[in-house]
Amino acid sequence: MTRAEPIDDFAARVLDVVESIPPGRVMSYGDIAGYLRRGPGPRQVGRVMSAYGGAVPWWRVIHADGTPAPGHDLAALAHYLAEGTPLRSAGPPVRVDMRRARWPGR
DNA sequence: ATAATGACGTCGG
DNA sequence: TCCGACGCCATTA
Repeated sequence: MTRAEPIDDFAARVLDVVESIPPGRVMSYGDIAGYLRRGPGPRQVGRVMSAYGGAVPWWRVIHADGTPAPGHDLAALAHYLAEGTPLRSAGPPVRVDMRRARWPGR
């Protein structure tokens, strides 16, 4: 067999971390890649989110500069307001205050 | 097999 | 602050 599973191990780990991020907190793609400490890198984390992000709180995964995922910034803002995520700008462009909102993992 | 692409990150201008 | 160039790496053309 060559690919019996719907998602690979790396993807499963990424999704697991994303679900562990508490409301009002966020992690960048690079943070997640670094937190796993193994795996191809931030770019591939983004690939996983693009493919399976719909199953997890994707709005808590954003760019290192605090800007949310492209194309979803508006929907993300609604979640931030509802969760009380610290914002540096309610945009546009929408920007999360990374200094306060970053979740170091655990 | 080579080139282009992408939900990235960092640096220089 | 905004924008472009690079480096990075799996996927797709």
